[in-house]
Amino acid sequence: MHQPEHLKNVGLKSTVPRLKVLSLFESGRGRHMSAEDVYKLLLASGDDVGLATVYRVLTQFEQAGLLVRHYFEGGKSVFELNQGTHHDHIVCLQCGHVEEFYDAAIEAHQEKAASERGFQIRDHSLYIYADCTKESCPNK
Amino acid sequence: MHQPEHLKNVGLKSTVPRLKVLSLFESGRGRHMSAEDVYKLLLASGDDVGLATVYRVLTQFEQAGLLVRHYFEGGKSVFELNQGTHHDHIVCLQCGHVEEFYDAAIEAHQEKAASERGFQIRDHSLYIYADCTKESCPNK
DNA sequence: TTTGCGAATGATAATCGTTCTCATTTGCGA
DNA sequence: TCGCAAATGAGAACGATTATCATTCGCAAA
Repeated sequence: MHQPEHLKNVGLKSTVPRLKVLSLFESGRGRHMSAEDVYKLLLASGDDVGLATVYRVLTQFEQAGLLVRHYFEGGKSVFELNQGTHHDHIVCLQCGHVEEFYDAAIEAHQEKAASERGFQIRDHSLYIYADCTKESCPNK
Repeated sequence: MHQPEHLKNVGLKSTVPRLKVLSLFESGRGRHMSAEDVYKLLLASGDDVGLATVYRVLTQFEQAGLLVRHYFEGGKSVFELNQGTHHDHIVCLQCGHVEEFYDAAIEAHQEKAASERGFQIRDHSLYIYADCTKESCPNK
């Protein structure tokens, strides 16, 4: 569990809004959340935090490495707790189920492809769109 | 070269704005263009097309399969002619320069990662965000 | 070829997610 | 406890995109 000291460790003052956002992500009430999601959940909990602050805190947490930001198709960002392991996503086109995966070979080839072309990788995103085989999936 | 009949073939009336947008993409004056890019280039050519129409036409062309839409970081959509061949993209975060690449090893590993998890790949997108080394790039 | 109508267009208002501004409040070290 | 820089919240501003609506156009039937 994160404590105020964790914020200090990443160079951020321990403030009420920051602690509330962090504990929301740790509560497991949502793994992938947009700024709007976070804002509404905090309001619903009776926690009075401004929307602008939510945006600021999410960005700070991303820069501090506490959260990872994903760029949705359509333009809005979603965040998830950074649990240290980079991973990509497979999204089921039928039921929206998201599965995370990591493939070292893919990571290595990406690095190679970029450097061969004179690029210095800053970030990357890989989304595989597929049909899953979940029992609950409507395509079954 | 596309002709009015091509628009008919995909179920779209042949209109002046549509022909202008299509020929701009075919002119090679820009491979990856945002709606704003298209709008400005048409105005610069003396072609009087409304911005709203540019957005509509780009979306229609995407649905018709004439163009492919990419959602790059930074929140704006970029379009390119659909030439039938899959490829991934490296995007420079500084100057927006886009380079295309294809890596068979990455493709193969994606296929493997998905099938191992019981998914049937339908589509996928890989974007690498980086700093490029172009002379013209502002980060130099 | 002219005509008529539904589709397409363009100007502009509206929307959405996000960032900025700025007056007020807060965390925290002295 | 005090003081001040940093953080906050309300709302304005912003950039990309979509919706609205009166006008114009493409095209097929007469």
